[in-house]
Amino acid sequence: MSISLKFPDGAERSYDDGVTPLAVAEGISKGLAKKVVAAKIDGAWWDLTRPLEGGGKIELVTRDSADGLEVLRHDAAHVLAQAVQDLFPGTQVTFGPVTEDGFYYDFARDEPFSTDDFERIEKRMREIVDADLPIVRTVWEKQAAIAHFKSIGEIYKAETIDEVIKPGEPITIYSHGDKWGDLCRGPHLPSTGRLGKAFKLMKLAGAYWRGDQNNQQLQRIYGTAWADEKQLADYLHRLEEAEKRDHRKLGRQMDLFHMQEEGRGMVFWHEKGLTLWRTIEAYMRRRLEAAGYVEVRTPQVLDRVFWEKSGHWENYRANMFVCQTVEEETLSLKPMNCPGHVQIFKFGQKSYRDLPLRMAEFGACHRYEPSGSLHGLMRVRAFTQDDAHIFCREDQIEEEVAAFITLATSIHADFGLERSHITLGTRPDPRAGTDAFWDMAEAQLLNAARKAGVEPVIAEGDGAFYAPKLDFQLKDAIGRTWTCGTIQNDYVLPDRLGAEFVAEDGAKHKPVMLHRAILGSLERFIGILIENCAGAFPLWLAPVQVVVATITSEANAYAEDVAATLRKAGLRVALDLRNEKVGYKIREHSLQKVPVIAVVGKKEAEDRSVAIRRLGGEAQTVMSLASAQEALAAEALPPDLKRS
RNA sequence: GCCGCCUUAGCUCAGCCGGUAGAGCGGCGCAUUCGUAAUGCGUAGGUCAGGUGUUCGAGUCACCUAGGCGGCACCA
Repeated sequence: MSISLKFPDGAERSYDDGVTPLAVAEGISKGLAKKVVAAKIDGAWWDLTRPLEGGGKIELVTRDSADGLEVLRHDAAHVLAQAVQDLFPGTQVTFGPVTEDGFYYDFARDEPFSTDDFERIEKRMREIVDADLPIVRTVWEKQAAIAHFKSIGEIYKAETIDEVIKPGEPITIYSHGDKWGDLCRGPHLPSTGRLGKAFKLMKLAGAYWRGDQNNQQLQRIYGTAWADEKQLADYLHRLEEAEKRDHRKLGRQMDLFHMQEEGRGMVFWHEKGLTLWRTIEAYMRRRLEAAGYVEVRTPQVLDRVFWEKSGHWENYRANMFVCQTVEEETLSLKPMNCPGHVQIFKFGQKSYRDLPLRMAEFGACHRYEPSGSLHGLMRVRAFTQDDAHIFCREDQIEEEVAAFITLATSIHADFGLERSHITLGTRPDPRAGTDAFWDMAEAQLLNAARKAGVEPVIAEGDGAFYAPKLDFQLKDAIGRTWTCGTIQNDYVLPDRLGAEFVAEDGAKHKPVMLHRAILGSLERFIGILIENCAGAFPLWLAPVQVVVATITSEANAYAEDVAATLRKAGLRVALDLRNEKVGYKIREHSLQKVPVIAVVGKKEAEDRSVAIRRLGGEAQTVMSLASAQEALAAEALPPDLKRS
């Protein structure tokens, strides 16, 4: 008997029945046989040493491919688990999947691991690789597998099989040598030696069994694994680079903001950081005004009764900053702006002619976020949303949502953030409203997105509990994605707070409220911007756009003149008259990421020129003060003003 | 909130097996006026996060507390 295999390049060859993918690879080339880690038969994973059970399309997966890395990492997780169990008897294995850059394994053990153990564990892992233990796949019946894992004290594994595997479904166990085995779907390498040694244990963390806070906390060991040592080194280098653009570090170095322990999750904005903030805010005001929004401001603190009416007291109490006055009133800082906006909507009668009413607020909100979730500017307890609520009729929703997508897309692009995709968060559990309501509300957002030329990616169960939502996923300069911008079609809150308008028919109707934000919170957005540009802001955003630096004090008077001239054109200019060498000044302002340094010495003072030097470049361009003023002012214009 | 790690001068960090604290940068002072990423000299600056304990003796060991960091959970 022979089988026929079709290769990705279209070639078709026949082999003896029962041939292994490894033998197929060996038949093609030695190099391939060395690099191959697994196979795919008609798209399904197949172990290298498992005899083929028929022909089909074969793909030999090599260690340097994305699929191949996944196999390596999966094996690394198993080797880690074996090493840990060798060194720490009594430790139970639970679950060890592949992640984006590596893998992790969750262990159950009473004693805590410490990162000091990593060295020993890695050493043991290398020994397992050196031993080149054959990795053997065996097929089990469900009850037998459960009994097996119970007998060796692996209750988590037994539980997983019991609950996850359907009766009758075969179970595969992969073993290293004859001692160690783990329930696994596979595929795995033929032997541990093929893993190589380009792996490293990275960090230790707590993780709940099955991701549920009520379950036992396990110990998770994270690792990374790559095809070769060079890839590993590159990865570690990338991590270092990412660390350099950490907004917390840059925020301190560039004197933008700081935080301190008396105000956890609260930001002290320094002059430069606030300048950045105000530039963004001014830009947003212009964009919103042009898009037909009105701006309002609602109270920071409101009575408990108000939050009871809005439903927040019942549903959101744990996240609210509640305070008590000497007169025994109970009040809360606002965690959201929406109920306040409804009050403005309700003030006086609204007609269908007033709709859609787009009500914006740079709303400062306070939320008591769990201490462990705080993270620099990215997750804070006091933040300002670029919030707005669009009150509209049901038949206006799609048009409004589509217009919002267009607006948000343009704004994100102006900040240099490319969109990866938009997600549609659908009905969660638990939720408010009937299935019919969710069918309709989800369809509205989907249709609106399509109207704007966008096909959303469905994020099952990711909606808010009162409404589905569209979320904008943006990609930054080093490929990370951030959720910035959201819109939700809310039928619940207007109803709950009694918002109404008079329609053409003279009767009162309920408006729909579209909650939406484009940047999210100013704090977080600034954090993202800092990381995206590594602190080197585009000219229009830079807190200090130009530093005028003198070479000699003889040029001081002229330098003051230069600064005044540039400021007159609206530029943010700092003057450096210190008695220091130019090289020193250049270095210092370059490290501060100032985009433009205008150097003036005797020569420039004599002919009223400036020597312009750009951040990151070494070239100097000497030009007249007048033309520098004109060119820089034009260049520093915010993107929306540049277009008009 | 939970798990692990960390906390030494304004910043970045060193400080062995427990013997009473160090560097660079920055600050301040003086000199230097020097043409594109660090001018020289001098000088001040620390309850070693806070607390309790062990010890003849604690930055160093143990425990507690707070904060930070990395995850987990949460994220109307």
